[in-house]
Amino acid sequence: MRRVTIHDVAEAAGVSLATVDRVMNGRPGVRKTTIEKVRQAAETLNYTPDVFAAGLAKKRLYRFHFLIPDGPNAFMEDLSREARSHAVTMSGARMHVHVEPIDAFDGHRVAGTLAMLDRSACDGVAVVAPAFPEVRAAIDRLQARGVPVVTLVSDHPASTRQHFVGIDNIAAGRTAGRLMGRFLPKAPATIGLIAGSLGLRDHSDRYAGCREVVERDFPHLKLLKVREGRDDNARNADLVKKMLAEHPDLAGFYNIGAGSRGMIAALQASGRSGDIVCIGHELTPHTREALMSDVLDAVIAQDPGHEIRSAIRVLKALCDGVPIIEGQERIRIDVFLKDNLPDISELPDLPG
Amino acid sequence: MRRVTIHDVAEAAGVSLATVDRVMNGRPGVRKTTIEKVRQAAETLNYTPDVFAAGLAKKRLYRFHFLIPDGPNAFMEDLSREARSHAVTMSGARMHVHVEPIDAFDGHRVAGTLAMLDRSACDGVAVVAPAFPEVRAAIDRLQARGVPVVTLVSDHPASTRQHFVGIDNIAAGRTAGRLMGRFLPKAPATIGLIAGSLGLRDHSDRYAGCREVVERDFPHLKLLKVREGRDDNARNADLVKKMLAEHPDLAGFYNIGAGSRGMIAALQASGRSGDIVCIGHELTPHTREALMSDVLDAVIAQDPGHEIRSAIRVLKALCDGVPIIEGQERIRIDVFLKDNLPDISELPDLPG
DNA sequence: CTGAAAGCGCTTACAG
DNA sequence: CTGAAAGCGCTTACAG
Repeated sequence: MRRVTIHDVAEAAGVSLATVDRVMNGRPGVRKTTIEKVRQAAETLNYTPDVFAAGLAKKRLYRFHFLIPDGPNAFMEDLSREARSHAVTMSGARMHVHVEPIDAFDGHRVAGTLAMLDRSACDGVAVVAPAFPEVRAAIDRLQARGVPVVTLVSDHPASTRQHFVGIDNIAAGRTAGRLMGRFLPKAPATIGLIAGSLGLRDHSDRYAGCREVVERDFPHLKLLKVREGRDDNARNADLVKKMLAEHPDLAGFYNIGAGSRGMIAALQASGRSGDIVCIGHELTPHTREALMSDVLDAVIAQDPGHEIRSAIRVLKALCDGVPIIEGQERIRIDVFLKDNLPDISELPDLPG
Repeated sequence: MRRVTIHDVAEAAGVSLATVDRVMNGRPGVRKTTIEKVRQAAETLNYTPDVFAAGLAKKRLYRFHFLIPDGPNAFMEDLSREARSHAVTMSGARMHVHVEPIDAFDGHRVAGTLAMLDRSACDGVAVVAPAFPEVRAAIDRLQARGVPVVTLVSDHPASTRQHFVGIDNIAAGRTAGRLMGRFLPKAPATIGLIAGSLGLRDHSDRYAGCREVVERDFPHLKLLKVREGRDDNARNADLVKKMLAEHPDLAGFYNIGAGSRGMIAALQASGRSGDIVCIGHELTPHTREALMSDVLDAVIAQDPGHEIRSAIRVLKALCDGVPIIEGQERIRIDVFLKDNLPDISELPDLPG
């Protein structure tokens, strides 16, 4: 069972290799009748182009830049570790992944970093996009220059980015809200909310989702005003401590953003964690341990490895102008209880 | 920034292309000192072999057989649809995926189908393995003949299969058990359990997991004896009807296997669905609708598209003797509430 | 609008 | 133990 090659099609259609290539790749300058002949022959022979031969012949390189926040955030560290790890894996497939740390709270510098990129240096960009207007402008400019941009983890839907690699944060918030409502008894109670900043799109989306579900389906629960802790563990610990003191009837906590470690520590110190339903985001060593010890009741998460692989595949597809497999690029809203934690997988190998 | 090629390494090491190839691919017949020279040169130049060139030059074909149950089971239908869809996608990468329907309840015929396969016809097998000893023997025989086998969805851990593509069903059962316990009030109550058959490994694993959690953490809940409905909607509906009649205090149902449609219909007909926490497996049009209408409270699921892609990647890696990316091949235990349902994605395109 | 020929970077016999 | 050369199945200028 030999493979059907472009030679076979050329022969069957009575044309040259170059013409078959033009037709198969939709290149211009072929007569309609010729196109039809080639199409027919390809169909009859059930021809599928060999991706290896094609990849070798067009000596294209793909240079992708990944802009990922640094700083002491376990999830972002995972994300950038995955990116660096896949840079190694992918280089044999002619894809060069460059990871550039950014400061997600400094919109001007992020925009500046984006502004330095253009087609001569870069074939695609994935960016964890903070919600500043100057960031949006920079994304739009890159797109206009012909560099495809995807947003990663935090979206900028008003921009012209081609695709968002991340979870539906409204749905994630709804999920947290329902788990909170169902885990608590059907009785009036007060819920504390912490976010990094409602200026971050993913945080505000989660809040909106949670609120929607609680107000509609669990009206006996009272959501306190969201306190913003900038994803900082110390600040979050402080906030939790204060809220516990102010609200002796506090029955639940939802940490919308990062810095769960601070919330966990404060709860444990209070001695009240057994009476409080507590939900956070992202699977890290700290949230994992808190689930195991029943301090956290559920963790809503997204898989950084999947997100990096997806971003790479999507950027390549955009460069090539080919479609993606939708289902493969949908990032799941993972729900972790203490019962379905994945085995601690080894961190991806990094050289050096 | 030209790519570093095997030529560059050969020149730097002062050897021929063939020798570099031998070293890079660990082929025998090279002097230690030569190996070292080549290693050095490759390292210094930061050489990564081009997968396209390699793929083209070794004109290997991969013929994979997927043995998937047919019959009226929405999940298995999805699984086999995904397999047929990826057969098209992958054929350009020299992988031929052949889908063979099997009868999961007929161990002898499954074993017979496996017995027909050998290296001359097939380079790898993925099988939804029913727990019959003759199936295990057939798997072991295939492996012994040098055909790598992976189990899909339902494992046969005692066999020599190289890998299991599926979820940890004990953990899935634990998750169902905890959701049941937490969604119900902390009061004595009775839970009904339905399985397809406890002879199916995935079903018995889920039962064990659920039982473990309920007995330890929710001892006020009483689990009824598991009723087996053979994953049949009509039988399951009957079972649910009977259990509802026999147990007026029934507060929960866990359908461990397929045929959720029958359970859903019987619950709705009884008019008691509002008072009963109900958990099932797999996301199908029926379970999705039941979640939306609050008949089902949670669905534990696995992603058939991911499982097919994973099986293909793993089989290829086994053929090539290269490692896999662990994180990419871990199949998640998806937890769906009405709040985090994925958009209805179009079914994968199939030709014809 | 179409074709002949070189070349992409590996692997594979074959020869020594 | 090592090397020279052909070939894998496409794409890419270039010529007509």
